[in-house]
Amino acid sequence: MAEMGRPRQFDVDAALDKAVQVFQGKGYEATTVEDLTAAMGVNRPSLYAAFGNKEALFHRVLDRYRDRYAREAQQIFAGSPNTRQALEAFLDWAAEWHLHRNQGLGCLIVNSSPECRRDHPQICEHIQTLHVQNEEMLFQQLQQGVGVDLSEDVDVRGLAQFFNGVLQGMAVLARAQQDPEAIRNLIRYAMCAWPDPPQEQHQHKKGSP
Amino acid sequence: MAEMGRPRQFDVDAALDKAVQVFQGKGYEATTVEDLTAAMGVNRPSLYAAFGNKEALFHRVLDRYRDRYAREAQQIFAGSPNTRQALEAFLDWAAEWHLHRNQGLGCLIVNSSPECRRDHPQICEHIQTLHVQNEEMLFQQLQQGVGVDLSEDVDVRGLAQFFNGVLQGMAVLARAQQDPEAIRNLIRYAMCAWPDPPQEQHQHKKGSP
DNA sequence: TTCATTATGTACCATGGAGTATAGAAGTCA
DNA sequence: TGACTTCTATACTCCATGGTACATAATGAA
Repeated sequence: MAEMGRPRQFDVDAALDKAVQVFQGKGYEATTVEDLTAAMGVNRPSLYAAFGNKEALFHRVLDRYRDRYAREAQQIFAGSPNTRQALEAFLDWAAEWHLHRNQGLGCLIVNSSPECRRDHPQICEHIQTLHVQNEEMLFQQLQQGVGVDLSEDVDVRGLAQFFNGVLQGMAVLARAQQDPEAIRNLIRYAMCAWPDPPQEQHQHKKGSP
Repeated sequence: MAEMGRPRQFDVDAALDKAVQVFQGKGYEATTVEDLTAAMGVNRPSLYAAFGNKEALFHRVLDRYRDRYAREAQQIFAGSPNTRQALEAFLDWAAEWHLHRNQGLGCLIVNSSPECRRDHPQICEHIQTLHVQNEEMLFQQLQQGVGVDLSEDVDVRGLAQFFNGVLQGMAVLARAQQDPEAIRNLIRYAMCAWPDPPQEQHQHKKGSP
């Protein structure tokens, strides 16, 4: 039956992108439906018809943001010659994203974190999940370097947690201070924590003698 | 003339401490005056008489929080044998504070950062100032180690910015994830970035041959 | 004791914001 | 064309929230 009735006069994805920006700039609670309708170019009832309500829209926005982020991260890690360079490229990308493309708005997820513990447990849970996913993504990527440019006895989980924390800090700095130098220095010193590569030059995987 | 009129029936400082907790937990916008009066044990008109309005109260709260923090930091740095140990003790203290004393509420300043760029430019400016002060405090403290356990050619500003970012990240992790291990690993790896001590064992200050 | 002054408590006002009713517009299918 | 379905637009309701009026209580000064 394809599509019956009057067709939608706006693009859902484009509207979602606008909504991402608004929520990123003002946070969940402080964003009014008025703000959203204005930015999205959608009337109030259309917004409610398409997304349910403000909270449901926010969940959509969070997921869309996460998907974008995960896809870009995936590409960066896939396109780097080794794990160390991949991670550094990833941090650089995040910095560039904060400083230029996403001028000073910070990270949606980090910005939303303080809004947890409110009257919206679902949102809180969603955000917590996204945090866990981010650490897990880093962990998986770093794990691939074990035995290659990461020694077998490295605490990969700890390393992932460290760089996850660095990313969160970067997001706060980007929003609060907006000093490019501070962010570059954060990355530069963070990379100093990268552990020494394996001793043996002939690479060996887990279980090999 | 001392104090004329009916005396206040609540302690301003104690009430401020309660207000700190509330704002820390819910953020500026989402905190209602109702929340505040309930937590502070003060009636609405008394609150307005004592502090002006919600925004003025928040400024008081920010300053009180900063003073507490600065005093504790000062003590830790003063009580450590060298700069490296001082910094590590400071990070540990921050972690302990996040994990136990201040159960999962995060840092008031970090939590408030996303709320900038709203209809309250004064608050935004205040928070930005606090961020700058924190970096500056770290810078001053690290500066004292130059020539002692920090080599003269170390980029002290960059190091301060790095550890400042780590602290912000810690605050986000503490609130969002609340995994003690993640925070400990953040500190552990962050300290790996600490630069090598000066080569010469006979300590020399700036300008000495 | 009386007045001036400052705090308290109840009840209120005004505003803004989330969500909706309803009429009309723009399509599909027969 | 006409029945049916879905989107759009204006206007509305309800409620939470920041802030306040006003009457009263408690203190110092005279």
